[in-house]
Amino acid sequence: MDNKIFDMENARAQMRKSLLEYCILLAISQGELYASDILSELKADNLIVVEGTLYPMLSRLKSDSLLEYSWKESKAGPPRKYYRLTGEGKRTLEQLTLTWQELTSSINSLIKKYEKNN
Amino acid sequence: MDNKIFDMENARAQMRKSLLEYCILLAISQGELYASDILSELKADNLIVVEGTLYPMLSRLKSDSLLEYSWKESKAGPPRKYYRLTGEGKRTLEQLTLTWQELTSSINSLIKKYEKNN
DNA sequence: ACCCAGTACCTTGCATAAAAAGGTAGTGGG
DNA sequence: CCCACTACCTTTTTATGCAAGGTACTGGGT
Repeated sequence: MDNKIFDMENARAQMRKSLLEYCILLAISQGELYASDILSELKADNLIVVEGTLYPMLSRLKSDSLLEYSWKESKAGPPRKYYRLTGEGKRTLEQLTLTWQELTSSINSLIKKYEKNN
Repeated sequence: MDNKIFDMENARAQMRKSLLEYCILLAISQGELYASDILSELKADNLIVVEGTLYPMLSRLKSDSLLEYSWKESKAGPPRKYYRLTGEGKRTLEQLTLTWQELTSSINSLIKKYEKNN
């Protein structure tokens, strides 16, 4: 079957490849956000993402049950999908935060070795 | 012409996508290493890379003039290519280290916001 | 003298992922 | 009632990481 929900075993490899998913979960963890909010939030932190990357990723995270959304009306324009973390999303985010900390400590240890030889 | 050597302007986007190149430069910064050395070095720090990824990357870094190599004989087996950083490689590595620090601080600032709401 | 295991280098082809570009539709103002 | 704006989503292109496959040099055993 191999019908994995999120494959935490590979999370480290995943993360090394791409931090985007993690950052998006982090951004949404702040409350209910819709796509444009997420883009500005990440941009404010100098992490550039574009629409064509974000929408497919939100759909994937939704179908993995890490996110859920509700429609809300907007003052000007069409209604918006406001995303929030599910319980599983929160647990996953905490796991990913651990993985992130391990990754940074690995790289920082390499950096230290470099500084010695210089 | 657009004959960029390394496109430092995009280094942040590059890094977000893939930290591998940075880690490889970091590993080589410790001295002269050949491919297997690099693999074990990264593995020791829990950063898994495989041959099929490493060799093309070494070639690219070489043709970007960030690395150079010299052949050395081995006690048992064929000769090895020992890589080291060029001057430009060292400068690039320092730039990338700055970028890495900015990236971690961006993400850590997101993490803090998350912890507040929890 | 010759084969074979071990090591080292490198390339090809595939799967996945990000980005660019293009497409549909609701809303409100003029 | 059209048009600009916003929002959502999909399709196509491009890049990347990896598995697998391929060549070649070496030294030891027979």
